[in-house]
Amino acid sequence: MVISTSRGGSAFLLAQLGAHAATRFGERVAELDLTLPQTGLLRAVATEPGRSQQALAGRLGMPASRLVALVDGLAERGLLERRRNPDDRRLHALHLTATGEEMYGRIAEAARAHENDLLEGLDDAERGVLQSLLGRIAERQGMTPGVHPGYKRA
Amino acid sequence: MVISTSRGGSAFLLAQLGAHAATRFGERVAELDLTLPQTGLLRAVATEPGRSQQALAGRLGMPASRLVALVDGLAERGLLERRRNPDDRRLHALHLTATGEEMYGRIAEAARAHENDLLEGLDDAERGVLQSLLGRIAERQGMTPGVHPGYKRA
DNA sequence: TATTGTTATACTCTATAACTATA
DNA sequence: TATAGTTATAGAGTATAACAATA
Repeated sequence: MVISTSRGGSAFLLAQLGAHAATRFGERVAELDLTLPQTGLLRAVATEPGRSQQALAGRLGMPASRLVALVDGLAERGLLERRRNPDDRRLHALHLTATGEEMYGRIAEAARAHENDLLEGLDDAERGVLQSLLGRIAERQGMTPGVHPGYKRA
Repeated sequence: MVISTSRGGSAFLLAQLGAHAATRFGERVAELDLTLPQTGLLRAVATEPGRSQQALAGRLGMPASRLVALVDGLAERGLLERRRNPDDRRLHALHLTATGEEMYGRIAEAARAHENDLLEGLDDAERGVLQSLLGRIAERQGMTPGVHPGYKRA
């Protein structure tokens, strides 16, 4: 069987396009003064508010020590806040502030623009097919929904 | 329009799966004692033998100083060699050695296994559709065929 | 004694820029 | 003077492990 060829197989195309997509999205959130890891954390807190830092770190696949620095930066800018649990004062539940919610809205807007830019050239039917195929692969590969594996290192 | 949802849009899925694919492939070539940037360089030299280091660095999107270190490591292991151009002794043309060719064969084998693993669950027709859609996006986005943008940093 | 969060330290990777040799 | 290649240096980002507070 001959695989298309000069552009490489689908696995390579996936890696290539994935890195490209991440870079371009990184450029967009940079305009909001955010890095990709910060954006991933904001998304995680928006999706599951009130989790502890340990829980978040586990979910995002990064050491807790790294999460502290991320939270510090975003808390200083008033985008999220630590709330001590009175029942167990060791725990710091994370929540978005009002400013953080607003910022999250801008991130979502950037994501929509990014998506549209990337899929330019595909019609609605083709976009649906692509979404379905990628979703099936992601499920099969055991990817955690909404969590970018590269936030571990990028 | 409602986009699938919990797993995010196609752009996010692409970034997520791309990072996953790169990591998994990195694990495979690690068994050959190679890093991903080394693998990318071997592929580039195999595809276009005899190019200068400057030309290769430009094509791979990395500074020449970084390429030197990569070439050093692979040359010490006898996988590729610098050949001085007698007409212009500043130029070092890069070629795979016989051992390098052999290693490149093993890399290709790893890539096939990787591809098959990743696309497990899709039938041949679906793989063809995916390949076609990804190829069109890659072209539209101006991606250099065969060059992973992340070799700039990963 | 165990767990949450924090801080300190060390390591890897990378780009920038200075340097050498050839032209 | 300009270009190919090399080496040196410094910076960013990260994980590991020690530490402090709370249970």
